[in-house]
Amino acid sequence: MPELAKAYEPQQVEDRLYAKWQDEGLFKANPKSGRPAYSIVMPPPNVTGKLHLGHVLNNTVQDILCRKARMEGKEVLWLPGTDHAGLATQTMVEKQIRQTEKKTRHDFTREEFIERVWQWKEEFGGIITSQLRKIGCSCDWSRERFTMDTDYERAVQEVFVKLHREGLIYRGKRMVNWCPASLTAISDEEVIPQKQKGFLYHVRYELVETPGQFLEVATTRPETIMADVALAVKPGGKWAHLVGKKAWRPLHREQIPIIADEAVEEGFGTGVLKVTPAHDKVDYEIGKRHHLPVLDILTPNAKINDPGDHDAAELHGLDRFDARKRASELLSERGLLVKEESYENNVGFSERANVPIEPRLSEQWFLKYPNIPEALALVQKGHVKFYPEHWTKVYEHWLENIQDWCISRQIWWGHRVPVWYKDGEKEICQIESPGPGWEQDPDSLDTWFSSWLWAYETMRTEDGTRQKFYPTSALVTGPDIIFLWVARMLIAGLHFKPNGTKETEEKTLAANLAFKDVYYTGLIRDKQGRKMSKQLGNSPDPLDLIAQYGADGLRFGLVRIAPQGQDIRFDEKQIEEGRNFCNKLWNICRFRAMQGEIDSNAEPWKHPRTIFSNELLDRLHIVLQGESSVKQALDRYKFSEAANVLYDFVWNDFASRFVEAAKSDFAQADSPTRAGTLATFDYVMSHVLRLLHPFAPFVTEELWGNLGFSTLSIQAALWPTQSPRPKDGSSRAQEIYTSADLGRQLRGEVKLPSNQRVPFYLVPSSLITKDHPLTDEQNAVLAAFLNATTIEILDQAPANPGPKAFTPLGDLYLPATGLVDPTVERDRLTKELAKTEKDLEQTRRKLGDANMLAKAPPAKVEEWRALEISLTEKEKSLRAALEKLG
RNA sequence: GCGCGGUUAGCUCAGUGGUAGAGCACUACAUUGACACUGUAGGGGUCACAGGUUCAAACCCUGUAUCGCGCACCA
Repeated sequence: MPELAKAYEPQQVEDRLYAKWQDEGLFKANPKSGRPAYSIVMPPPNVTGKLHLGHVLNNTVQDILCRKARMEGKEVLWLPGTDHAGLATQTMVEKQIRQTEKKTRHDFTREEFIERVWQWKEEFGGIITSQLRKIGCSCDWSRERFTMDTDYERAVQEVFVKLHREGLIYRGKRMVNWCPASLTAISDEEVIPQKQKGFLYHVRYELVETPGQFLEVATTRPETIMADVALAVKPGGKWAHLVGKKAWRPLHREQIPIIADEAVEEGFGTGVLKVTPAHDKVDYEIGKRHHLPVLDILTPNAKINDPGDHDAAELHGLDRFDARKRASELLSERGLLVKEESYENNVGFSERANVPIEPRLSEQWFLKYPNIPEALALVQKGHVKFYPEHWTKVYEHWLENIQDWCISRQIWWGHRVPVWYKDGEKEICQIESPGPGWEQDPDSLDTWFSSWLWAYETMRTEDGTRQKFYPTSALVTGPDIIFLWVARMLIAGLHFKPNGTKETEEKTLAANLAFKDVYYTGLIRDKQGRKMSKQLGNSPDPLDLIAQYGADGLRFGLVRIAPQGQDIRFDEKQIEEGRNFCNKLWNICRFRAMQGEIDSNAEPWKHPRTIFSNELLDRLHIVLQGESSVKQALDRYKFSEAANVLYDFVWNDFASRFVEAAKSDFAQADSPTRAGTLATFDYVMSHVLRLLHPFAPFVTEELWGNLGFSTLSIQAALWPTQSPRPKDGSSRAQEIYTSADLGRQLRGEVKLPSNQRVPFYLVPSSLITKDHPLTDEQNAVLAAFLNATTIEILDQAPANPGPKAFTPLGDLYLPATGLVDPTVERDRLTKELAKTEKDLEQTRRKLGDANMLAKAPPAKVEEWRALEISLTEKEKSLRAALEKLG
């Protein structure tokens, strides 16, 4: 057996083991396998992305699920890949070209530019997947997919053609969210509302029929006044008498009608609304209702486009925000600005470019979502389960208020819209060019229009992968993409039925669910609770953390603080704890290795055992099968709970108690229980390593091999689900542990230095019957825990008793003389007496309440009675001791 | 405005009706043959607030405050 290093050194282990796993093909999924399938598709990270803590958490959770499933004997497919991230990638490559060659995308042909993006992807696109390997992800890299793979691209276009044929995809001129920085439309889901400080400008519009009279309008956007085509007031409201009259538009002066429309709220602003159909969604609707013209005065990059010789001509060509300022100055100069009021409102920002979006009328492709009622029913009927469950409300709300999806983007990098035009009128939707003279639509598709096929399109192979592994078992993702991805993947499964139709509706559904369980991770925030972002620089690089604490430390630390459905406040201390835990585990095993060969098939049941072995086996049973077992926790996707159960078991039950007790046994070569203790040690260690493997794959694999449990990977070992409970009870072990705690407290309270070894005296309580006195072995263990020279068993209290602890075993005394300062001792006793009296009072109050006695369960009442007796006894004894001290 | 989630020790958080918990941080002691990435002990809490249900409430109900998130509105 190789000698283990004094501390676990992850750097020596991780890369070597990962390479070995890869070489042995342990992560490869075999669709021909007879084992039950378990599958997860990885939410594809952005190909331009770099690993951040969110990825670490998300992928660690997936890895836990997959490694556990493998150990349960399932055939596991964890399918990795990356997303072409149309706009983000295009922007990044454009930036690079601008910096290195001082060129823009328009200096290239579309084909040339796309070629450059591919070059970039070949060079840098593998960064994030190599980083995922560093954290130990057990995905099947031989099946890695990219949303721009040839097959995948074709599938996306096929889907477009199909939906077009079904009339669900259509082209239309509509108000869309326009990003003036990226020069493309984006979907509603990619618009992030943000609070903006600005002004509400109160502007006077002169009435045409009654010069000198004005109508006051409040607006946040005076730069769009030139596009006003009407003023609207509330029907039947206080301005109703003006309906049908006209007002002078104050910039680019012209007459515009005054109309009445229900959209106007009298309580807001001045109760008069300027109607600018080209630049506001509500106004556009009003315009349609009243057959008003649409005057567009903004260029695609949001500069004023209102040329010609008019009174606001100087605004032409200005950026929208400069124009806003200048417009207000112009109005002010003309005496038409009543006031500028400070104002905060919500403005939609483009998620990608982080600039305010412009509502803009443009020709775009839209998808009318199919299968909405079915998608709702999926979740409501429990075919798909969300963890935590409360996200179902969000899902339902979105589906119930769903709008058509704007799927076209004015970008080059992505899946091109498979529609062809000729002579400006003929239009054909098909993948290949219909022939000479036909031109393809220049738009590309929203990246999410490709990712919504991810769950099954990635499994399109000849070898039966999809039949074996689709529907997938679980999806692990963030709640921020419930709409963008989760809901749409479910809809895609429902509509395209990738696994075909079966004889019944129920079976068709079951075969075509994208996934059965969805686990939403929390968002990782910094110590102050802020979102992590590049701008703030508050996001630690996971690779730095791995270098410092090891991948297992990072994984375990993160999972342990990530309760289901809660955001996580990240603190590096927590990763340190993860590392420390790995080291603890390492050292337990190291200690065991020092005691001789390990029996990989140890059966503690065959040997005589100490009560301490039994106690540990009992605790293991609870960890495996109890109400708060690892299994219970993982079945409910409570990863942090499972990690904490293991943490507690390993650190406290195993290391602090069992190992310490075992030392007494190992100290004597001819101990009758030595073999049993070793077997218990090996047996529990084997279980612990296996249980921890999904959480901390490297250290467990390394120990598994080094200790000689098997020459095979620990991943080939069985996931433990049960372990018998020792028949002979272990209450004595608990009594000793508790007594040891109390005795140590006593030592602390009288300020004995922890290295000072002293004798103790024990007067066993009557409950420790004469039939079960403390054995020599038990005595030795207790003495070791207490750092006692001896524990002398007495029939009655010593004539001159020292400080005393009340323990389950009886009264435990320190020697009376020499050790303790009487003042310190008096303080200690007084304090303990006060606490005892308080507890006693509380208990007596309960027992004195007839109502309570009558209605509480008898078992509880018994507990209280027993408590009262022992507290009374303790109180009496404390008083006596105090009296003696004088 | 609607919905969701939170408010428990200095910090991060467990805790689904029966004497308030863990880790970290802090303090003291300890370098004893697994581990200083350690061990032992200690101090530290009106469980946000107010009502209600109950024999009994951190926990269940109602309301309030406050923080965060989402949706809608956004002249």
